[in-house]
Amino acid sequence: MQKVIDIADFRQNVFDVVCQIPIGRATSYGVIARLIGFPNHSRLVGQVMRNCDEFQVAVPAHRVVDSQGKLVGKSSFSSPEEMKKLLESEGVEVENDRIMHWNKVVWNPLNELEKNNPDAN
DNA sequence: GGCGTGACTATGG
DNA sequence: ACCATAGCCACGC
Repeated sequence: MQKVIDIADFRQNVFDVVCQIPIGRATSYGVIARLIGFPNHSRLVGQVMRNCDEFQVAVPAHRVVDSQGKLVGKSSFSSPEEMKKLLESEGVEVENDRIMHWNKVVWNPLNELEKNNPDAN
């Protein structure tokens, strides 16, 4: 029995996770992919996000960036500056299309758990 | 089925 | 820090 991806289900899972990203934080495509059980599908997460306005407008898409904190999806917003403006309005510093202090802004529930387990080193 | 493309990521130079 | 590569996978031709 192989694992087959239902794109509609996958898309819903992506939206569910994105909606849980706290204000003032952000996460990456790869983190989302791992959270929903498909660690190798970061590109598919990106594809879902690019078309998200066709399915659900309310998702905070500006809180999803690449693994380095770069605003790779900015061109899909109403204006290229929109993504940066939305982040800065939440207190996230952005410079040269990069989120500053990325290691502190990034929201990764998996790492949050590790912080509570000193053995995780 | 092949091929190019894309809001990806890890790795190496 | 930037660029190239390779792996990854859905989608349209």
